Amino acid sequence: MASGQSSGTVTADDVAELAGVSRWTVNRAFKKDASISEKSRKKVLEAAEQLGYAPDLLASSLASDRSNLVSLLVDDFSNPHKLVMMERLTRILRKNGWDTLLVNTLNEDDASVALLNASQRRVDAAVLIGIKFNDKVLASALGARKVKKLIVFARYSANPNTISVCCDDQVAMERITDHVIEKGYERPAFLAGPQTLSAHLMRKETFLNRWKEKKGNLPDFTSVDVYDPQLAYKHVTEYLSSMPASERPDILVCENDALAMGAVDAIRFELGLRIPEDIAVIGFDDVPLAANPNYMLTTYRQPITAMAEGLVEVLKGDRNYDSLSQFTGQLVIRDSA
Amino acid sequence: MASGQSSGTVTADDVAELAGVSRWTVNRAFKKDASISEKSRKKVLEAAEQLGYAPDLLASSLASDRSNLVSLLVDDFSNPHKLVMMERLTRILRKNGWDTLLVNTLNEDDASVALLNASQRRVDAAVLIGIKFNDKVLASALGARKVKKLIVFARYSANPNTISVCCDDQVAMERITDHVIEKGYERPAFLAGPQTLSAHLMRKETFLNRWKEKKGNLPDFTSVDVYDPQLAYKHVTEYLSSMPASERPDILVCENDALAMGAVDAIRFELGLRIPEDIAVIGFDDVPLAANPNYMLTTYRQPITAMAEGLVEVLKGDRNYDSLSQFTGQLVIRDSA
DNA sequence: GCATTTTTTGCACACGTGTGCAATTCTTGT
DNA sequence: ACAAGAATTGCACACGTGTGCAAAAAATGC
Repeated sequence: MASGQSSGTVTADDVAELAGVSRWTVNRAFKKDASISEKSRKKVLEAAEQLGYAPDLLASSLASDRSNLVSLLVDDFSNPHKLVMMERLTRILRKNGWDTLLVNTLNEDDASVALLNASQRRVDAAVLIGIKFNDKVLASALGARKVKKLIVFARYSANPNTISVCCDDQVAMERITDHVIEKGYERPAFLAGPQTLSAHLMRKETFLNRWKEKKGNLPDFTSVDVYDPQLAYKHVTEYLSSMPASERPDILVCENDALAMGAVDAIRFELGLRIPEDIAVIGFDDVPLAANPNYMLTTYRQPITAMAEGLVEVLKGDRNYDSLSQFTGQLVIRDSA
Repeated sequence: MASGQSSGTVTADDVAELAGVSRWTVNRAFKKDASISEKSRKKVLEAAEQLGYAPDLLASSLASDRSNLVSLLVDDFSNPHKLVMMERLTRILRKNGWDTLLVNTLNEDDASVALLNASQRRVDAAVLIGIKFNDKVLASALGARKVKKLIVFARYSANPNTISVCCDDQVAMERITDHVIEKGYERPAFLAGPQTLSAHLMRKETFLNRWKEKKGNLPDFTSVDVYDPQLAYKHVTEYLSSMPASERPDILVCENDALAMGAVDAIRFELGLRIPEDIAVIGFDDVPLAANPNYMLTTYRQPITAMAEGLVEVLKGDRNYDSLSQFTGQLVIRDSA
């Protein structure tokens, strides 16, 4: 009964001894397409089962320089859409052999610390699904500290060292604009998020330009400092109260659902108006709550699953894709617009 | 200009050479309370800065058998409360030197795979904030595959091998019961989650018992199969429609906010009743949306931050705490009850 | 200035696996 | 039965750091 090793951990050597093969054969039995005979593999797996052996991923990562680890930097936990992304990303990454390191970068300087940490853990890539990161941080990440790949998910990034996996905002906003026009709205306004993000101006610009092109005039717009429903609520209340009723927009086109839902609440509870009869609202993302009877938000759904699978392709590939920003989503039409 | 190494990674040896000390002195410079002279530390840090060196956590973990890694198993991404927990846990863990591995265990068998994986990565602990894990999985985790510590967060677990960090459900539900009584409600019903979880019966039992003790009769109760607002919506609709209006409860006490919000929507949109005049609703968790004007949910807020810090204490401690389930939250009274 | 204590430094060995190549075994055709 | 080719196996070396102990250097007391 007494086996060789007394220490707590079972290593490949222990299994090798029991199976009567060399340590390297044991390793091969656990490797996907290694050259090993069916007979030895079976012997090894039985011995491993008996000892409760599983390869040590730490040692494996160290030796092979592949950690099968991705760090996911998130700086915005107030947007429930992030929860959807996390669910999808973790599931699909794991299905393809990657684990996910979740890093909270709520504080400004956390991002660089996180990227440093990511490199110390030798992650295969850092994926950003946040909003506050700026180009300076990204640049420094690829400078002294080397993160193998830097991927911006669900958002376009112009940074050349960065790979962005996102849907085509241009196509999306054109679809939205056309819907607004089809429905016969006449005085739209655009509700944007923080304007410091060069990356994210595209939705606003596309909407304004498309509208101008089709209808001749340039819609009004206003922007909230943070993608937070609570702040959007206040902001929209002030925005709409600051103008005579006759000049109010008949539809608010919002940069995302978080803003849109704040807007919906403000319109109902502060302005006392009906949606969509008095003011319509249209969002972007299709968060789960968009389908809630309180909102019934018309919105644009990004193909998160397909995008996550695209991300995996990028991880697998050796070359740096320069663009994976051509995903197309679909407009989900509900009651709000 | 040409330094010794041409390979991509900078190791402690490179820094040692440049600083004119041994590799071990370099290591000490990066270790918290290592015995090293201020002079050498400075020399080393300068050399490190110059070369862009940072200790390799993979190698460190392997050698020291401490990964500073915690895996967080989540099997319920439809409850926004999880987002709050993740934010708090990742932030506080990182502040104390731990990184978080986010593992999606939506599929039943993912949990054991995840725990195996956790042990392969030598995590210092596995933290469960899910709901579906059962005692069988937990037991197997501590059997063949050894995870150093198994912690159940924000939920009580009777499993002896498990450490649970949660608030005192007994105290909480008594507080809620007393509030319901104070407000003069007469015919409460309890809306519970999945009844397969031995761990979570406590809230329901406590409420029923406390009520019986004070008022003499035993309230009705019903349970939803999943903690999902959508399912709760359907379930509550059926539940309330199945009885004559005169026998309807005047308040629904819910096991958590996810259920409560489904209930609120059902009462309003399907039954056409007012809250709290016709039926009041009370939740548990205080998710961000509870404060939304559509809900204004009376609910019980768990002290997540304090609990996360308690979790850190458990991680730091060598001995296994047998209980850390005495946290006390507070009742947040809004309009719904 | 010397002996003693304290601080600082260096080192052999360990952690558990991957890689490329060479040695071995197995297969196949004649 | 034997040679040539294919499949399988074994091995030296590498990955970058932690640990405990012994040697060296510095600080202290008289």
